[in-house]
Amino acid sequence: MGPVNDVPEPEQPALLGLDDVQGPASGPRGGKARRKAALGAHEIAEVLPVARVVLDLQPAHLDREYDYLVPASMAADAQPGVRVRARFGPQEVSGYVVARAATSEHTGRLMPLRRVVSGDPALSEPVLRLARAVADRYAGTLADVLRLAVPPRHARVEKEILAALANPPSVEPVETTPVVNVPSVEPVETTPPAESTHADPWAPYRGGEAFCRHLLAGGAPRAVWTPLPGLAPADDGSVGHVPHWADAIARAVRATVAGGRRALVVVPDARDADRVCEALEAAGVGDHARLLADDGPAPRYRAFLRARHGLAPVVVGTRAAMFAPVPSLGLVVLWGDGEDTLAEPHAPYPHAREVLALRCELEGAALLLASPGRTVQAQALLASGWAREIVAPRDVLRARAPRVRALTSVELAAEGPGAAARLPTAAWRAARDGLASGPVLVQVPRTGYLPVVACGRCRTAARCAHCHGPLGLPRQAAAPQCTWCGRLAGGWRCDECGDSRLRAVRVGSDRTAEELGRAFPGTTVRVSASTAPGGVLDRVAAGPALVVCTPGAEPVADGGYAAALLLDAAVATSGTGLAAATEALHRWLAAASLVRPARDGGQVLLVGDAAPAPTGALVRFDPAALAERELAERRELALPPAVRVAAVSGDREAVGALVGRVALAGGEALLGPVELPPEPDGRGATLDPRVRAVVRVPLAQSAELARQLRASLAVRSARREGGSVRVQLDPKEML
DNA sequence: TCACAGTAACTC
DNA sequence: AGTTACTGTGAG
Repeated sequence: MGPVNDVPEPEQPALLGLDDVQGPASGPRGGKARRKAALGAHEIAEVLPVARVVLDLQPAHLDREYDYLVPASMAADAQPGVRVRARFGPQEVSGYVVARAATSEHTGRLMPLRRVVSGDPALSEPVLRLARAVADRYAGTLADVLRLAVPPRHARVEKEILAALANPPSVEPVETTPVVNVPSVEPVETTPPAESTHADPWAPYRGGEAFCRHLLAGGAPRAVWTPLPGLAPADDGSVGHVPHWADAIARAVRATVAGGRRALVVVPDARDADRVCEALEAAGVGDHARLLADDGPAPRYRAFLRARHGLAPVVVGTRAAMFAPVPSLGLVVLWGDGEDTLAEPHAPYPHAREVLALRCELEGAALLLASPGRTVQAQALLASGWAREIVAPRDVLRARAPRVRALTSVELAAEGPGAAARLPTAAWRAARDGLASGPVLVQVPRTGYLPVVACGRCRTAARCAHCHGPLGLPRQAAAPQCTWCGRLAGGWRCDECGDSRLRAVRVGSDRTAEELGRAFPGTTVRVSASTAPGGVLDRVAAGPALVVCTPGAEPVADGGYAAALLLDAAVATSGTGLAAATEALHRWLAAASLVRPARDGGQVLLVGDAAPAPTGALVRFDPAALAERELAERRELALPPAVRVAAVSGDREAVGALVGRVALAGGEALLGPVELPPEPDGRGATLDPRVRAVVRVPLAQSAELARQLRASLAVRSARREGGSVRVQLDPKEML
């Protein structure tokens, strides 16, 4: 197409629509209709009259860019990144301008944009690129990802931020106009370290200081870091209440900021965000933006815009913050990558770890993947050489970790009949001793029915002999069946101990607080859980108290806990997913990390018959070893992350049609479809029987698998095939 | 072989 | 919700 200049030529396809756009002569109707009708050829922008727009459309086959004409009145505002409204068929839909162009490839008529919602560009170019990469990776649509990435606009907040930008509250003028690209490097202020009241938290780690030096120098190192347990020293040198990990993250952020770049910290929940923010303040890092979805629309959009305009050197937030627009991003931190809140529950179900890994590659930023436990996915990043490991030497760990003991049935056997009780004598004694000097943490698994099958002897989760998927008990305890390929488990034998007995694991743990109250009359019992009357507690005082919590809801105890009891260990290691072992270890280590070092009397007791591998890893405080072992096993058995899997679920017919168009889903690559256990629809009723097919391909074919799945979804929406299907790459429950 | 109407696909 | 591309049918 030739350029479109001042003289519109009729044969320019891009301009053919103009006379039609004029519409009928305006009658005596209101101003809106009149303006619309008056829009003619002369009122189209003179330069770059075409806006390339990404529209917020649901159907997969409509997932592409569309060209619109830019009315002269919008010529200045319709810049890349701004929200617009445009006519698409019968309706007006919203979208983002992604580019301006002189001409269009489109051969038909172009419609004019209806409205620029705001001249302030909400969608930055790097975020758009990231969203595209995420859509590609997860076989999703760009519109779906953008819905996750950009929070709903809040006009009042926008006005407030733009005003602040126009007249900076105090110091030097920042940006006067909302430009598309915020200056790449801005003088960033760090209050000089409120000079090291305590030592560099990175000093004990191999490679820790080097990592921070790289950050300062503008490098992009990538690390998987296993933090030491414990709390950072307070200003007076005593044990404080800020976890060591948060303190160390703050220091890494400070190095990044001192080097003239910005940082993004993503955490699993609001309490962890608070802990990081507090540590940032203590470390003297300037202002930060707290970007949490559950803070509500206004604070959320305020944090988003402050990030977007480079008003905060650090953004701290939960899952959705993984897409936060942070100009000149130097460091991305992900804390607790094994937590399930980091898996996005909305299509296309991206996981924060994958998104942030993609992101730091695209933006040349450093990555710090930190967690008390270690996921196999993190281990895979190490194994491939993509990231380096940051750990402390064993002797440093030993000096800081509590004493850990596992009370297995072998040890409990000595106790006789009482051993079946949930609180054996050894655990009771440990709690009693701990209460003499401080609070005692009691972690209980969430209540729930777990239709899972484990080895009857060693409690290792049972796997399918054919595809290595986890076994489950469908319906009324028929024969155990593979939840992936549907084969019945006949002649099963445990990989771990060779036993052939299977056992269903279904345990609840409701009455713990009550039981403990009876066991320790006169002691304060506090409960921290989302279902508890007081909700989740952030912090408890140093005095004696029993603190009962569910995993992930552990409050920090001032000065550290004297002891921790980890109850119902068998339940913790018998989840359905492949990650049951590493997840259990993660939860235990998260609790154990809040306990005082052994030399100060801190001890941890694991109670109940857990699978041996995670139990051993807890006793040795060694999540790396477990992850390594699990990764080796996954490679051997062709399980993710050594392979790529996609789950296609929905009604049988729709799943069949969708999978049928995916060339890679043939032969051995296709498992199932298998009927899924009926899922309550929220009102108690059950939906139509749903099935799930699993496609498993080598990692080298991941991109192609995603492409084919997306193409099949596009065909499905174009043909308006009935029913419903959901496509999930690396679904949470299969990792 | 072409015109035209009813229909399916597309939507800038 | 219009517009366009398309297919099938019937007249020439």
